[in-house]
Amino acid sequence: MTPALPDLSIRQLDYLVAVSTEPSWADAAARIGVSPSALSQGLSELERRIGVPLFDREGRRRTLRPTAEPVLAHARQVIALTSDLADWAERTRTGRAGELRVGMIDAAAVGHFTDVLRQFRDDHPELHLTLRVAPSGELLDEIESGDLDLAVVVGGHTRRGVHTESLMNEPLAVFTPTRGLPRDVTAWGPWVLFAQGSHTRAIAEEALQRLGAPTTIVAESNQPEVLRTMVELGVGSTVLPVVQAGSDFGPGRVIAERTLVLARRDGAAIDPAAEMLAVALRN
Amino acid sequence: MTPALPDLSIRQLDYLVAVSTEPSWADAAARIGVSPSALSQGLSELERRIGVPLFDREGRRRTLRPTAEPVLAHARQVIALTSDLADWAERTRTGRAGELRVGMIDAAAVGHFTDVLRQFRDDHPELHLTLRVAPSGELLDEIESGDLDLAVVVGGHTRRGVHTESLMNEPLAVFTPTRGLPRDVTAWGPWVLFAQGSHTRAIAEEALQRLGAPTTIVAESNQPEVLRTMVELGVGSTVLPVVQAGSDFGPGRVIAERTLVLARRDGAAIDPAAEMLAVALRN
DNA sequence: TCATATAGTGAAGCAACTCTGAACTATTCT
DNA sequence: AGAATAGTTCAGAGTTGCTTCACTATATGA
Repeated sequence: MTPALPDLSIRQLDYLVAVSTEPSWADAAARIGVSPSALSQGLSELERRIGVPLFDREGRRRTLRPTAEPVLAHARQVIALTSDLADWAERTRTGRAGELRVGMIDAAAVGHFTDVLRQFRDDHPELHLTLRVAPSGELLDEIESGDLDLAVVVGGHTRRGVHTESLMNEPLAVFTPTRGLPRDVTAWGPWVLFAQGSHTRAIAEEALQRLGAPTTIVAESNQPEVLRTMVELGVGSTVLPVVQAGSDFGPGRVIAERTLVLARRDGAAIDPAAEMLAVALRN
Repeated sequence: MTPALPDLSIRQLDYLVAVSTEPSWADAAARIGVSPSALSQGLSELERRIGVPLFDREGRRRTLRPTAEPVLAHARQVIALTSDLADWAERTRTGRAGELRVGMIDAAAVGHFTDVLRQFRDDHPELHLTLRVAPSGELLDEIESGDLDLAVVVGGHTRRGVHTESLMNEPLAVFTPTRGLPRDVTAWGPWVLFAQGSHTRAIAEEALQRLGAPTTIVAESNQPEVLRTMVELGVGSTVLPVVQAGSDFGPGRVIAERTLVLARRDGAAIDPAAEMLAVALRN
């Protein structure tokens, strides 16, 4: 196996590069911001760990021996690499680099948060942002499995290991073909609703039942556009978030509301970029 | 200026690579030969120093987040470089690599230590050995200035900052043209000797004076071969180390001896290769 | 469902490391 | 020669990093 590497620290390599650059060790120590004593001892330690003599002594002064050139080259290279890493870390920390995988339900992506997303993209051009639009359930699965860093979904789901935080309440309204909604609730429907399993569908059904309306379902889809089209074709009425109704229908009759929540993996590391987007989403 | 690099240690980077390779952290800890706790704490510290989240927590388990890929790549690279450095150090330490600059006076190089040098070359084929043959004075200058790591010269010189150690005593004898040496010492000469300034020349002159022989010099050279030729031509007698007399003359009459010493820069780092050659020279 | 094994974390204690400040020595400058 | 400069060593304090042990969470198996 690996033959036990010497445990060199960046700091020691930095000392070495400094003395090779600066005219005197005192200058080198000053540049690094450490006492001459520390520099001296640190270099002795480095020499000891590498196990090969690095310096010649001219009286009290130690000077890098030419033989030690490979060590100096190594030090320079590692310092350079570390410097790159530090840059990367800095950019990541400030959200100017890295990757951010975001999921949103349709209404959030193309309705409420379109501007937030556009703005965020503009503010962080170097950030590789992926947006996935899907129903809440799928998004939550992906949050749970770590495939998404952040999602905006419909509240009310409970998922082990997923942390949620309310963002906003959103009214759900009944939209009908042009003729308008009957006064008599029992004459409402039939319905074109979100597909079975959708939380919004459940909220809608529950509200309708509470109002005493019949809940005959004649068609389902998870795509609001499909629902709208069906309403236009006179297939039935629907219950939609008002932002998704479009302007072709009247204002609609609000019968319930759903909550949009921000979902993140519980105990996931606080990704700086994710945090910044979260702040933006909260307004 | 440099924006203060994080002081990462090789050890921490090694931890990171280990957990990325081994199936569990416990295995990784075992491979490195450290307790699971140490691994856990070490990685926390690494994460803290880089200042960017590297792990996701699934319950109690921490798993490398994909975002941390650049850090892992960095770790791998630095480990590889350090591994190379360790190899180099090992080879240098055992004298299997590096450079060794040796100086010897003529008699040492082509007389006493020819076999030692050949053997040393054979034993250390990867070592870049330079041999410089010159009079003691020049060699000592180069030792002093650091241009030579090691030299075999005539003893008796004192040079600031040069450390010497006796290797052997070598007889100096008088060699004359074929007819032989007169019984009467005052009839000796005239002389063909090493050039003025040479220590061996001084020893020879002093010995001749002590014996009461005349010291008329008719020719000088630092090349023993030149001296021999002049003796053959009947120009005069000479005083030479017996190894350099050649077999054309009789056994010669020993009148003094000189010491061959090993010279090194005082306080120079103990170059492993130099030390090995020194050992060989001492027999 | 409860017991048990496994993986990882956290706290206390200890050894090793690394810094600072002060005293000291060699070298250089005047 | 004396002062200034450069670098070292030493002692002491603070920090780091490791081990051991206790603990928690997860998975396994009856």
